[in-house]
Amino acid sequence: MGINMNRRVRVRFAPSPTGPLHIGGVRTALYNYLFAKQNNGDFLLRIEDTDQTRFVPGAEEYIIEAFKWLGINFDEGVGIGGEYGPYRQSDRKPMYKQYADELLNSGWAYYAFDTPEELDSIRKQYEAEKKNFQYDCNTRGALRNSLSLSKEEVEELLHNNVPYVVRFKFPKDTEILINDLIRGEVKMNSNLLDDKVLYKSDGMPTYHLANIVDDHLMEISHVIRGEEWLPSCPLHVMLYEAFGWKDTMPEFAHLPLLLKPDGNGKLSKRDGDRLGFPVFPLQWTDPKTGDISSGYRESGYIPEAVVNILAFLGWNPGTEQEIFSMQELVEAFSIERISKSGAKFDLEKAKWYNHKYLQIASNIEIAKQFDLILKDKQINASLDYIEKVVSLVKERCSFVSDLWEQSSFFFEKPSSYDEKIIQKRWKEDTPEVLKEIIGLLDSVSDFTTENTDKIVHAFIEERQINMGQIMNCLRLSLVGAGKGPNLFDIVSMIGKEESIERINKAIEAIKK
RNA sequence: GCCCCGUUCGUCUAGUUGGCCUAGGACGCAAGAUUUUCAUUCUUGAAAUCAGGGGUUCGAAUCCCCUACGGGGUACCA
Repeated sequence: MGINMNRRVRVRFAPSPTGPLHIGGVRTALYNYLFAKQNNGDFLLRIEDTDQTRFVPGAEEYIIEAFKWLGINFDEGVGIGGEYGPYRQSDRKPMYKQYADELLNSGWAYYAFDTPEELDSIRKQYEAEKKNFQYDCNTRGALRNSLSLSKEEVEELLHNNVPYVVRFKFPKDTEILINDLIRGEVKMNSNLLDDKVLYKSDGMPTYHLANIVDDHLMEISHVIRGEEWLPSCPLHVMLYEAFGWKDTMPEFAHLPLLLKPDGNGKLSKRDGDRLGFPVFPLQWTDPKTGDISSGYRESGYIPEAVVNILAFLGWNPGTEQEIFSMQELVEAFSIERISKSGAKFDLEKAKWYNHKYLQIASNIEIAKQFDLILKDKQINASLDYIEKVVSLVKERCSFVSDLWEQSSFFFEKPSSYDEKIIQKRWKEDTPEVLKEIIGLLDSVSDFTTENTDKIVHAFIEERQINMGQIMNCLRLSLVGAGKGPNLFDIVSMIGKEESIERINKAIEAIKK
């Protein structure tokens, strides 16, 4: 289709460091990464910090750490370096002016001296008349700019250092055609577009100018970004034309948005906290307010699962395979298979994915994470022991954070006994039978799962006791509830002394 | 308001050149099986008149038009 295979594929992820990275941004980065790797191309990280008023300390470091955790690696950019640097737009500040000047000289742009306050009041006036103000070919003649003012006036203003911005001069009656790799042809008429500011009065370019200049200089071949950029894409296309860079203009692909799970609209920070899933890859503490937003990493998600979940929110391979490693995604990914409509985040499916990944994850790695949780609870156990516990209970967990709920009895005695199980299983003669089992266990020297299992089963069969009943009571004594892995795994793990103690304690505590 | 994008089971989606779609899969849900428990796993099931209405066609979820609804944009923010 539109993809020019003769050109080296170079794509970028270009966040602005205004806070933690939104999960939608992570997906955009992931798609860029997959596309680059599939085509043996380069994936770069560029920091778009042209708005100095919105700078948030720590955001850049956060972004780099998040991608590191996810296994989405950059070939070039901030924190890595490369031939096309610097990769932070604030560090590129000196180079933008000449491009603004070039457009000024060629007539594609003009000086505008209207102050923000003036424009504000004009907007309000229009609003009062239920009209919409736009700085465009119809209004620019009546505003204060180098198109409406005389040459002398303009020169004087500039000479007196009156603040100005540089605006793009959209030509009249021009159809602008975008060939979007996801949406196909999108047409827009220049008369409806406004003369966007390219260069601000503080000497910084706006996103529009900076991204075109940088993409060109960095030889970006494909721009894969969110749908919110589609409306300003005609401007970008026109800028390539104005600079005479049309023949190397990147191809565009505008991704559908990530929507909130209930209702409609863009997924926002608040939705996550409200609905119980993270909106950010890593936990984030707002430096100003101290507010904490949860992250996937801290919530016990496995990075490979997050990648898989995100990959499938807006893309699918067209096969019935659901589980994809990063390498498989690189091979299977294609821009043509990205859907056009927004996708809602589904917490249940995310859980299912994480469960799947937890099962294939290495037990020792999970154990290390679980150890942190245990330490938090003042519980010290050997990593070996924790690893064994993980192997026994992880199939009933979706997250590392579920582990405690499913395995606390491996580390401490039950503090209560499930009332329902008592009602259903605890009979009058139960204490008596349990006492016999205590004696039995006490006499066992080989306290392995297999041996204790064999001996207790033999006893129950010999005495013709109701298996379900006594086993459940035994479990209740050891676990405190009707859950958990094989009973004799528990018995052998906690050991003879502890097992006997727990059974005795249960006999005393449970009276019917 | 204006401009742009979108609309298949509750959710993610398959359905690319119109016929094999009595619309497939996954999550979730329900039932059953396995299990001494919980969970896992397995089997089965319910679940979309393809937003609605007009065309085009022998034939449309697939092409065209209109309407509705949803979303995005409309800053000296990205």
